[in-house]
Amino acid sequence: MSADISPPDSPRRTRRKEARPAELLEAATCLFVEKGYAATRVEEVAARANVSKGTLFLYYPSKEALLKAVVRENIAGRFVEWSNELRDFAGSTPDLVRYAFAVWVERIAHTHAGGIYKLMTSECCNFPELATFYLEEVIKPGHDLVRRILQRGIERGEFRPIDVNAGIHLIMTPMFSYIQWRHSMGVCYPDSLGISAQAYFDMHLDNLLRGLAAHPQ
Amino acid sequence: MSADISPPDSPRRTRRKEARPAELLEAATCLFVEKGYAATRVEEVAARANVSKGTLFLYYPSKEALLKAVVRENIAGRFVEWSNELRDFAGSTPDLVRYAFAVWVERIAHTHAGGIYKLMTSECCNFPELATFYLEEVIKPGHDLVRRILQRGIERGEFRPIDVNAGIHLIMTPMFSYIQWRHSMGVCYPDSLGISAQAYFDMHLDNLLRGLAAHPQ
Amino acid sequence: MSADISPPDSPRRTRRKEARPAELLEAATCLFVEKGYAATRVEEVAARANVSKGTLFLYYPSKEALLKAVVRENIAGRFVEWSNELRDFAGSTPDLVRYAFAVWVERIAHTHAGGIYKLMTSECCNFPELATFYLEEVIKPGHDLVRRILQRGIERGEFRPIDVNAGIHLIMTPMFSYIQWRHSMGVCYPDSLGISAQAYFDMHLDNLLRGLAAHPQ
Amino acid sequence: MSADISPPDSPRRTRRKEARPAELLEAATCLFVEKGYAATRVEEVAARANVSKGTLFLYYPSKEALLKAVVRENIAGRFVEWSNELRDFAGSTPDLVRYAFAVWVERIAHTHAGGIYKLMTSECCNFPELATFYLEEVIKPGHDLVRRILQRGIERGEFRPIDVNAGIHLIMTPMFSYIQWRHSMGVCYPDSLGISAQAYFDMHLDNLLRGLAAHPQ
DNA sequence: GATGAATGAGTCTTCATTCAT
DNA sequence: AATGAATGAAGACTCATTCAT
Repeated sequence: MSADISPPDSPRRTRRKEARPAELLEAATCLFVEKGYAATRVEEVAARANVSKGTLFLYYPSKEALLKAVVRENIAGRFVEWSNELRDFAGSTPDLVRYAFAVWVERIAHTHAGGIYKLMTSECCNFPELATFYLEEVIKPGHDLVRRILQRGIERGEFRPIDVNAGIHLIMTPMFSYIQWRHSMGVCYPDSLGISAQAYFDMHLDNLLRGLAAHPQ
Repeated sequence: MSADISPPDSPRRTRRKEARPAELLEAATCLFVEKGYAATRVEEVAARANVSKGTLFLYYPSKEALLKAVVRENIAGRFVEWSNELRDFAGSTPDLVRYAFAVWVERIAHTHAGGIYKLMTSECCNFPELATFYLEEVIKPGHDLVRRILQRGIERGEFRPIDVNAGIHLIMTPMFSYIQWRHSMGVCYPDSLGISAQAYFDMHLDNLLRGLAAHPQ
Repeated sequence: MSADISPPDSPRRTRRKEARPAELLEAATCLFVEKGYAATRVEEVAARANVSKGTLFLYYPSKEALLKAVVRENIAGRFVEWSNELRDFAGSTPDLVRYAFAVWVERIAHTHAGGIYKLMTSECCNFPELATFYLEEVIKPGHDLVRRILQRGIERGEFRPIDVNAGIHLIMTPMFSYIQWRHSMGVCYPDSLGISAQAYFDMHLDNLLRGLAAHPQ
Repeated sequence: MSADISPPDSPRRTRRKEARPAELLEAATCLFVEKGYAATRVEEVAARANVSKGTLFLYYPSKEALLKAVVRENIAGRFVEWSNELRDFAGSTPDLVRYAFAVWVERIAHTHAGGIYKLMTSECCNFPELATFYLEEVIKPGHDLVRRILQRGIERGEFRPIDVNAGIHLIMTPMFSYIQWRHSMGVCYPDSLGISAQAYFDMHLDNLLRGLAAHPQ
């Protein structure tokens, strides 16, 4: 097992072995998001990861374990990083909100993380552990981040005083709604939003910030 | 109740027979929304409707047909009625928006119609006909309605001039987002919204109308 | 469900339904005994019972449940009946032993009950519940019965005084050994005993009773 | 131990290599006896022998070949040796029988050979070659040995004249029965014999020899 | 019309066996 | 020689659908 007994595994073989879990996760994420957990066959996941059915079970002991891994792995704790970005942000709070939206669109809405959110809303009733995990690891940290943004705006006199716990949803709602559309109707009818994603977010941002403004012009 | 005791087509039997499709639909709606299409067994649907598995297939030729019927039947064209309500509304457009939200919460969010929306977002990738149908029969009429509200506000000088096709989403987003939460995380963690549904909608309405106001105070 | 609502199930259908469990048990007993539990496929059991794979699972929830049912059902508590026979036996104790052997060969060794014994010895390490059940329900009652026979013989002065708990095995051993042979080597090589079953038991009985006799001639 | 430190064919390596088959056989014997052939995974066998799954197949081409080897190897023809012991035995035939039992308990019942017998009875229906082999190589030589003991006793006037082909079983039965118990119920319930192994064999020997005695006292 | 027993295609999962390293 | 990653055929079990009654 140790390097001085057997030669190191051949690079290629080893690289594959180490890459497998991520490849399987990638495949599973796409399929679970697209077709739902129940409608996805493990064989499809394996095929998409270019391995056989049996190989999948070498890395994940069951389909359910795969689902949990999908949710768990795609949530690499980004919140610490974002929290630091937020703390260091120098501009106005409206600009911070605009920046946050831009970052979020880029890093969540248009990556797997968005699909995971869709997956979680679809499957959390059948797998309550998923709900618990997602709530603690994603939703709550996310809310905390947004709450701090709102508080910053209020403290600096940029935003009118509001109940920040309610205000959180002003920010979150456009994001979540977009993701849901993107992974449902948007798959079948990419134009069904009626406008571009850019226009969608611009409109929301604009109106949101007007509504929040302490001193409307 | 056996055939040799009561006359054929006894009222009760007839009533049962005519009620079957609706009872099955009701049962299927709840289960499809709660567990997803794939994870729901037709036998469960039948049991919840108090009929046998075989009977279900007398009324719906397949599970997929049942799904389609669930979506179709729960969308009794309410839009004509709402359109009339809108035309006849006498108050200010902000009040109309508030009224629309109230009506919508009552008639959609807290009825099966909301569940159907959740169901559609979950399953429309697997059943594209569902997406087509829903888009044409629900989304587009809904957008039309909302568009007219916005146009009314702009024409009457109550709302600032905006791209109404984008503005539609300002109204829709809080609604859809609430429904998604209610049928996913909200099932497992009813307090995870952090605030009451009332506060959720009040906050959204308030900020939305502030942002839209032609003459901010 | 009750007779006055629906007509009684058609006789043929009902008869099948009621017969299924026994037919499946019969099939499973033969196959489990012959091939072992693990090597027997449920589909084989179903085929031998002239039903499809799915039908088996309507009656037994799993292969393991089927195994347990096989053991459980084939042990209809015959011990009470035998106990009464023993109590009422009028002849000498040697004759009683001879009678017991004859009864046992007929009712156990040459019926499924013998196969169940073989099955239990093969599988009890993998299914400890089986061992527990068999020990309590079969072995112990069987030992009790044999113990009483020995005590009768000793009390009546027909058998020399021995430790009856050890003596039990004098009686049991030829029986169990015969069953093991019959369901293993005897299947492949029916002549490998070298003598007839009759001769086998006669020899054992004769020597056994000679050895036990209080007054050897 | 790596190749670049010790010379090729280092003694230890060689010794390991030569020991492999025996180690695998030892592991396989234990597991096959304990769990049955079908329920034992080759990976378990390999693990117990401290080699990898692949290595097992270097020494035995298939699981079935391993089974056959297990039976074959554990039966190192001991019969010639025993036959000589028998020929040279100087005491009375009852003493010879007592001696044979003692030897047998020590060398068969309490070694792997006993497990092999249990294994053969469990699997011989699925692997008829096993039955053939065992019958020829073990059962028949064993019967010959026992037959000669009985003949010795009869010829010397110590035993009453009996059909020796039937009489063989008088000797064999207690042995085989004990093994079966030891590897089935005895594993789960070590006290279920009710008495010690010593008492079990003493009782059998005593009664057996009483029954066989030419001149009962 | 209603039933529910029966079916068998389909799915997850296991494991003997192979083979590149 | 040894490894263990990979395979895929096979098996337990599910469930939408059929159909005799």
